[in-house]
Amino acid sequence: MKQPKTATPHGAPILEADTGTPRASYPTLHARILDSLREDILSGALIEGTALRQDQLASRYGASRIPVREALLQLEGEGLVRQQANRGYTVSKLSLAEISEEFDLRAMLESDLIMRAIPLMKRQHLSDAREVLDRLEGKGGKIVDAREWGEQNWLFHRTLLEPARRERTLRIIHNLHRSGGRYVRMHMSLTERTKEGADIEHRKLLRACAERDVHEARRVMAEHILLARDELLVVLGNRR
Amino acid sequence: MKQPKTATPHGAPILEADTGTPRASYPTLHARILDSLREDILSGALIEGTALRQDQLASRYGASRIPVREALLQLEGEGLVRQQANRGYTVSKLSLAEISEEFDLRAMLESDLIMRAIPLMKRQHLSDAREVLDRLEGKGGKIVDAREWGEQNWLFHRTLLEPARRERTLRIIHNLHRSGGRYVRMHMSLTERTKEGADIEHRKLLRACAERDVHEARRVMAEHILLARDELLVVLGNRR
DNA sequence: GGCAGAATTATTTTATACAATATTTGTTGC
DNA sequence: GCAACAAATATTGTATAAAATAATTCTGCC
Repeated sequence: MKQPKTATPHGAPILEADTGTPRASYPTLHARILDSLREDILSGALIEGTALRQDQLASRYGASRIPVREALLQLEGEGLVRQQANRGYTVSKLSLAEISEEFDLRAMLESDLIMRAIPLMKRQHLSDAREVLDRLEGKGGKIVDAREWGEQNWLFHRTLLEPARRERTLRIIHNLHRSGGRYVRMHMSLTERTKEGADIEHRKLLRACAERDVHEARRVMAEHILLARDELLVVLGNRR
Repeated sequence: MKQPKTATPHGAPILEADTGTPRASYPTLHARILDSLREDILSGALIEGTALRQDQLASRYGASRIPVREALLQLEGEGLVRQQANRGYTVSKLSLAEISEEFDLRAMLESDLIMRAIPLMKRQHLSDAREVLDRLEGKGGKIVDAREWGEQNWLFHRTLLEPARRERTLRIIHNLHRSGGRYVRMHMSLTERTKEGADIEHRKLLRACAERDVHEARRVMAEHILLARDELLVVLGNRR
C-alpha cells in the first residue's frame, strides 16, 4: 500500500534479483539456496537425473532441511527439478521434444511481445539494448564465458521486450530462457560459431526495432529463436 | 480423485479431523493445504488483497506453519498469492490489464496447441470431448454451479489439446485457466448468458476438430477465448 | 505538542527433534 | 535356491520452539 519498494528504471519488472548486483547477502536463506541450486543445475554441475537428498543438500549449505525443501518446491515450479512419489527430488531431464517445445514457446511469446513492445519503445530502451549487445559481442576485447553470455543474452531480450509491459508473459519467457539456458551452455562450450550467428541476428533485431519495423522484428525474432532451437537439437541429437 | 472435503466457509475450521486415521486421500499435508487454499482463492472465499498470515492459516488447518509456508510458496509460483517485503503473503489482485494479458496468452497458446492436436486426435479424444460437453451443457437436466462449470470447461479444453503432447505448454495453459477462473466465476454468477455463448463456441470447435479443419479450429479457439476476455473485462470494468 | 529512541508486539524464518513412510537387508520355512 | 515376511535403514514430512526482523507503542526530553 505504501512504498513501491526499490524504484526501478523504466518500470522494470518485479522479478527477483537476476542480473542485479549480488553484492548484499540475500534476504533469506532459502532464497540463497534457491539461486545456488538453480545455478548448479543450469551450469551442469548437477547433471540430469541426479538425486537431490534433502539432508545432503542441507549439510552442503550448512543449513537445516527446511529452507532446502522450500527451495526445491520453487525449483519444481520452474520445472528444473521433479518430485517423484516418495523418492525425493531429482534434477529434471528434458527430452529433445520438451526442449524443442520450450524454444517453440519462446518463439511464439517473444514474437508477440516484440510486436507489442516496439510502439512503446523509447530511445533509452534502444540504447540500453545496444549497450548490452556491445558487451555480448565482447567489444571490450574479452570473451565472456558461457554463463555470462547466457545472462547477457537474456538481458538483451528482456530489454527489448520490457516496454510491452507484459509482466506475466515476460515471467514465463524468463523461465523458458533459464530452462533452455543449460542446454545452450552445453552447446556453446562445443562451438563458438553459434555466438556469431546470434550476434548477427541480434543486430538485425535491434535495427528492426530502431526502424519501428514491427513485421520485420517479429520475423527476425522468430527466426532467431527457431534457428537456435535447430542448432541445439542437432548437437544434442548427436550426443544422445 | 479428490475428496469432497468439508465445505468450510472462511473462518471455519479445518480440513478433516485427526480421528486416528491418517489415511487421508492426499499424500501430504501441505498438498492438501495447497489445494484448499487455492480453492478458497479461486472461489472468492478469500478475496483479493486479503493478508494471509501463517499462524492464522496454520491454526485454521490444524497444522503447523511449515506445511502452510510450503503451500504459500507454491501458490506464489502459480501467481495466486504475492509475497510483499516482510509483510507476508496476500491474495494477489490482478489488474484488468493483467487479466486481459492472461486471456491473450491463452488465446495464443491454445490456438497453437489445437492446430498441433488435430492431426493426432483419435476418435476416442473426440468422443471424450463430446461427453464432457454434454455435461457442460447440463444435458442431464441439472445445472452445474460455477465451480463445477469451470472444472468441466478446463477438462474440455484439455481433452482437445492433450493429443498435441505438449506437456510444458499445457501446464502453462492450465495455470492460466486457474488464474482466470476466479474472475470467470464472478462473472458467471452474474449472468447465465455467457454459458450459452460458450456452449455454442465449444460445439463449433468440436465440429472443426472432427472435420480436421485445422484452420477453422484455430480461428474458433482464438475467437472463443478473446470473446470471453472481452465479456469479462466489460463486467469487471463496470464493477471497479 | 512533537520527536528521537528504547521497549514491546507481531510476524516471519530457521533449527532441532520427532513421526511417518518407503526401501533395503536379513531371516526363516519350504 | 527362493519366496514370504520381519527387522533395520534411509529418507521424507511435520510439530515445536527459538532466533531474526519489521512494525508499533511507549517514554523521556526539548
